[in-house]
Amino acid sequence: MQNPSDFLPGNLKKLRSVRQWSLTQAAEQTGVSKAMLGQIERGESSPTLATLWKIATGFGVSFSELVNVATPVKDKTRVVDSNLAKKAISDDGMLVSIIQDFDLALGFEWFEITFPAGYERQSAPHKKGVIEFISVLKGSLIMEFETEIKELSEGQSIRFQGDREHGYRNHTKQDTVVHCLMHYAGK
Amino acid sequence: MQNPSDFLPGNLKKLRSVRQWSLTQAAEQTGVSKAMLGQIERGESSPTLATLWKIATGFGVSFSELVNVATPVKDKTRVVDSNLAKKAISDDGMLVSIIQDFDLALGFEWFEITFPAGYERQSAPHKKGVIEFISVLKGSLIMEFETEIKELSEGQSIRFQGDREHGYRNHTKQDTVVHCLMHYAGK
DNA sequence: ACCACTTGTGCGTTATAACGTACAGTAAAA
DNA sequence: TTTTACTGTACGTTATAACGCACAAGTGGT
Repeated sequence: MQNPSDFLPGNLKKLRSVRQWSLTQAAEQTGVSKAMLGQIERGESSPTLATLWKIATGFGVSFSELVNVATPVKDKTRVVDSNLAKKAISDDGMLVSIIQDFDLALGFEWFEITFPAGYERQSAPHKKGVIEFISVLKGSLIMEFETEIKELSEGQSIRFQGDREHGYRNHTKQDTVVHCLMHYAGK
Repeated sequence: MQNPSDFLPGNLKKLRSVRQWSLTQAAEQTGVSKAMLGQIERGESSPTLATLWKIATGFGVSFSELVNVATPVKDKTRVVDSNLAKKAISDDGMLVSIIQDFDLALGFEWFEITFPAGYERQSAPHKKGVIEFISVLKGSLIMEFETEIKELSEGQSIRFQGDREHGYRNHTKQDTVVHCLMHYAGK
């Protein structure tokens, strides 16, 4: 993550400009003095957390919208074809196609995975805080955790902590196709 | 979003405890005085943005990990069955099943949607900054935007700005089933 | 041109963040 | 038991955030 102090001045200026508020109006809405708001916009002062919160709530924006890298103006429309993009990632034949690779703005990555008939796999714990989703598109899948086993059939989805050990098993005679989405805590 | 000042003291204490750092060691790593770190942990002082950044980088965590609601220690494993949970949301017969309703920690909501044969729908723009994914599980779908049209077949996925007008069209004689995921900016 | 009002900046004052240091309490070693 | 080292807190000092107010410049109306 980048230094919030680099973005706060520009973000605040933009938020005020979009609303067409003067410093006086912004001061009224936020309860922070116009002199201070001016200093922040000019990068002449580093406000306290309490003052930042006053500003965020006064403008009706989230905290991160105030201090984070501004979200891009235009997100590109993009199409991905999982039929064309399949690739094997292990010797045992599991196939993975990326629907969305990790994007900081989203905080997740999303795959289509094919587990061949009879396939088994034990997954090491992912990074701390990872939340994982498996949604079964075709076939069925057995999910194994330390203390429980879940059998998922077509149309069923599971959410679980990806930061603990888990296993996948396709005990059937046909391929299982799933969506696998992993969300990383703290983005 | 909730007031970061409510969470910072606990978050900082926890981060330090996990690393088994004394205040002295934390002060060395962050470049912030141990007296100040102690004040922050006890909620006796509201640090400036610059000081918060020093702390975050010293601990090697993201800014949001320092000031946001701490991620839950245990995320519940939960299974959702889209086969059982379908419900009509409009008179024209589109069916929606929730895989994951909006969760602040994730920043998105995720649906399985069935567009019946011949179905058309124009969607008003969602909230500013929304990024939307459509992944076609069964059948095909035509996506219409202001300046372009995309035809998606089974296995294809599209990412686009959900905050602009768009339309869905299933021109075929069979149902189309998709996953629709909407990510909200700024969580 | 003159006047009234608004806007953003600068400045002095007040409040508090941030610091360095001393110290009481605790734990471990001699 | 005594000594040493470490820990977190309190306190006084320094630096700066945050404020209220004055003012120069700009704008719009008469």
